[in-house]
Amino acid sequence: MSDFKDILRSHNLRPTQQRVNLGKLLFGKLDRHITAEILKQESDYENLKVSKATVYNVLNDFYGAGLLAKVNIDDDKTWYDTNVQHHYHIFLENKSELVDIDPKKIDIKIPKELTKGTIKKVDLVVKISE
Amino acid sequence: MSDFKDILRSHNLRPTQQRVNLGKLLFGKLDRHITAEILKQESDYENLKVSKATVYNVLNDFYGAGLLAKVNIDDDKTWYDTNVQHHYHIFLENKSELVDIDPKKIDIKIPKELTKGTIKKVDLVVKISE
DNA sequence: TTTTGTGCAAATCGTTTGCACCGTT
DNA sequence: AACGGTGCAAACGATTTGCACAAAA
Repeated sequence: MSDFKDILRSHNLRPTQQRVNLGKLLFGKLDRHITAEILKQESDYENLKVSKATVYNVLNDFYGAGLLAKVNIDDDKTWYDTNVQHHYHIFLENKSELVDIDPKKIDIKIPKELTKGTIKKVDLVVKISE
Repeated sequence: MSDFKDILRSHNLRPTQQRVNLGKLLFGKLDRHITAEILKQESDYENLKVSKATVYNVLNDFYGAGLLAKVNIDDDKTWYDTNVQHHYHIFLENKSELVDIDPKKIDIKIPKELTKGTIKKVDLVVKISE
């Protein structure tokens, strides 16, 4: 995946060491759900030299470039999702873990009269315990 | 609405001045969507003597008692909803304003095989701009 | 009087920022 | 060389906490 550099360039992001390294961690597997804190821990574990500030910067940069999606589940941490396709989420409360739901498996009908304006996003989070 | 004291008592919450006063602000109108900051501002405007800490405490107490619901829309502020019935939300991004959606008007089908465990909550937020 | 709540200021936690330095172009 | 990115530590904003004082039981 060294052509991740090209992906970065095509999004007007300089392919710096940190962005490439974090990109490998993020996009090495499919459909990752991650917080800044977890990404920093993984970086440290891999002995990558990245500061906390850069982790936050890179997550913001990737989000701005459309490489990551944001998910709001709890009040505190911000979650990022490497799956930027339209989809929904199951949040496993015990494990604090996010799981994707294929939107084809869900049927949501919203009457037009409720949505005056442009629908920017439809977030569905099913919270499950046990 | 002085029998709000009884509501508090029935939820094992002492009817203190602050709780009663904040309760009037919160439940004086139906279907309010509010943050701690806004509630504090309203209290100040009404010349109620409530500290910031107490506003947070009372919101937590009311939430714990089931008198308020929480809504996660953005990363920072926590929103509380006086409508604790099951329902969904439209978030008007320009106005930073929440609007309830009657669940009867929305049809969501979630296949059982996706939801192993107990469904604790189904949050649907439609984000609208312009 | 015992228990629980309140107020203030300090602490906490996730995230952002200022600025000197370094890497990419 | 010029620009943008990184790292650190300090700043920030929402929320919480510790503790002395006050109100409810």
